[in-house]
Amino acid sequence: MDKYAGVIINSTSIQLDKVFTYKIPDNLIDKAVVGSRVYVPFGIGNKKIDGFIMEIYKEIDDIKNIKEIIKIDSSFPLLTPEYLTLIKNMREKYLCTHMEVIRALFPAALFKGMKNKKENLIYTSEKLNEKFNKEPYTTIYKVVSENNGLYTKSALSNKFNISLSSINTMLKHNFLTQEENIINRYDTRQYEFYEKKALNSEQKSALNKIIYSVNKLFLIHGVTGSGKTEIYMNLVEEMISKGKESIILVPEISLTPQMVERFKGRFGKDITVFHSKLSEGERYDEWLRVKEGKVKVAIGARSAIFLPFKTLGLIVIDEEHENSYKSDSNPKYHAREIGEMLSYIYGCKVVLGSATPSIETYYRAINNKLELITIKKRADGALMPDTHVVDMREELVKNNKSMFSSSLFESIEDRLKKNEQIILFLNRRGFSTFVSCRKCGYVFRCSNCDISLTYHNNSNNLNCHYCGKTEKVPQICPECGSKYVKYFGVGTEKVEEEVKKYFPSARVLRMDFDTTRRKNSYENIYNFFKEQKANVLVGTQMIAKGLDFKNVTLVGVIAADLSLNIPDFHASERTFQLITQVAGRAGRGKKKGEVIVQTYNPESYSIQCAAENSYQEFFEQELSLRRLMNYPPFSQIMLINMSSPNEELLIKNIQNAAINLESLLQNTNKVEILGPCPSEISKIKNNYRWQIIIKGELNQNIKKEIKNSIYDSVKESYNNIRISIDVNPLSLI
DNA sequence: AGCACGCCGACT
DNA sequence: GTCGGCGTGCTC
Repeated sequence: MDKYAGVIINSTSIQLDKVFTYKIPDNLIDKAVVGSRVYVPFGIGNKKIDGFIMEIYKEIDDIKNIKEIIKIDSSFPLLTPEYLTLIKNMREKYLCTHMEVIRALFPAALFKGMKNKKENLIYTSEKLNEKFNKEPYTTIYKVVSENNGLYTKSALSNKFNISLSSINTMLKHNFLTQEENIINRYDTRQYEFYEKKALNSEQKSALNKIIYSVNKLFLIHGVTGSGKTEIYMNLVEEMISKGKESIILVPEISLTPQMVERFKGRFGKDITVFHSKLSEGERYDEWLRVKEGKVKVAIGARSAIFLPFKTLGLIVIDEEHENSYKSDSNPKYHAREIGEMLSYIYGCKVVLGSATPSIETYYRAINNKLELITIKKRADGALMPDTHVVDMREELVKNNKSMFSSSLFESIEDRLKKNEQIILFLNRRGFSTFVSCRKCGYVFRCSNCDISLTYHNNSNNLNCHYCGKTEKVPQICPECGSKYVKYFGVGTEKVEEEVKKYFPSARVLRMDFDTTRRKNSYENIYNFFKEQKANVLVGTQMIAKGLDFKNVTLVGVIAADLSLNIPDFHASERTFQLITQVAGRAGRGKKKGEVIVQTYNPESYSIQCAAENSYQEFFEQELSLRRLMNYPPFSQIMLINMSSPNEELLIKNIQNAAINLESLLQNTNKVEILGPCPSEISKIKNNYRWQIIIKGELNQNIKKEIKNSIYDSVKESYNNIRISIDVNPLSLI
């Protein structure tokens, strides 16, 4: 009997995201199952293209021009029913194509048919006969027999200064043989054994709740330094004892060397470290180790959530409020949401952890969608730091024009004297944030992007932080020709310089995007500071995450307002999180810490609540504001962004799309359309950007209709306009 | 997306 | 009369 297959083509184009029906040839009927990767002829030229079988049919409606499957790729893992469910759910939720999901689930190497990395090792074989019983053969034979199977041809040649051609001759005559060996690309470095710590009572009770509760989803809301990592490790051990695997997600693997160190030290070779800085080959090898069941724990960034464990028991998402858990390319998923989907599919437990949970997560927790576990004290009895807010307007009145308030200045002096360490936080890199002419007010802007250029002292260049373009520093204003070009605004480079200027004895390190570009530079700076070879660390938000230095007793927030004055409803939340997290770096050892927060908005509730270390207070204030403005979690948001090098065409199309949306949504009174208007950054890399925000009660059906309407509105200019739809965006900019 | 068809102007 | 510009429409 004939059989047919519904196939999804490997193309991310939205127009091709349909099921195409192919006939399964007789010789493949047994092998063709749902989830198989296949090759099919496609289009007028019958180009051979790969795809996946989504359905099998015994009979079909009359389809003209039906073609046959060419072959089945049995080296690609089958899409299991669990994967197929995930693909379906993600496609619906994030309004993307099947293929975009599938590409996110598997390492890219798998699609290209990546092979294991191999080498040929040399062994001795037959004894040398008379003809060859002479130099150089006798020596080579001796060397190889002493190092049987340890080296490749070229390694032998290099290490023992042996001629390659002699080795080849001996191989040809069977005096030597070579055997293939598969090289593992994963990190085999040995880590210091990380001893198990006794849990305190709060940690123990959290652990037991998670293990014995019938619930699947948990939020650990624990102050900074509450020892969440120990709880995670105990949970992983519990899972191992039950024969189950665990995934531990961290925001950015290179920013959490401590966490990785501890897990590697505890779980040794049972662990894989999985993140985007691995090479394609390394990713492939690690993925395969998981697939083959050789791994019990994965620690990794966002994409590690898709690792193919067989009996997944636990997903931990540490610092769940971090934005890096949201993918910025399709599918624009959030690891938290995927965790929940996987929990339904595999029945695994999902544990979110944070000192500053996102408003959305905490709201769900108090509404019993997650079980809330609160830890109020630091694990080893360390005290929470004292925090002071300094009103920088008063400093100006006192004629202090420097970036350090007098109290921060004194505290820095004091810690330097005591040989204690200091962290200074400013969430902006570079030296000066904009350069302007004092005579006519001209501001230097990037010609590709609608953004002011930042002055970098080290390179002595103007730098665009969006497209990376650099320009020479101008001597005169291009507008009016005056020589009064001045630098305004402050970045981390400037902070570093000022510290060196006012405190010549200080040894200063800077940690930001510019100083951590190279592969191990983050770890180097981190270790340098940990070993107390420097006493001041200046940095951007990357120093706010998870760092644990025992000797830091002072944290200075140079300008707390930076993240507050962004036109996005997340601004307060982000400011509160940043200040709380960076303040949490202070006083993690025996000595009590101090935090000084400098601001021009001391009355702002996000700064006040952070200073008082009161999450509850902040949450309630923020929630009532969100309720008032009908922002999430009381509504859902869809951000529709269109971009094009052709501004006129872009505006015409997005306005047309908005008109169609108006008529689509006119009968749904709980949905608002905001825009269209230019995005906050209205041009990036010569592409103009406009956006529409849709806010309200958006069910799955209406979201799908919105998406279809948008693509339909733009279909005539589809080649010239890029469309991006983000469901529940973390930033509206 | 990627390719062919088709209907218009420019040109040996 | 032919060559080639890219708007349009389809892909099992």
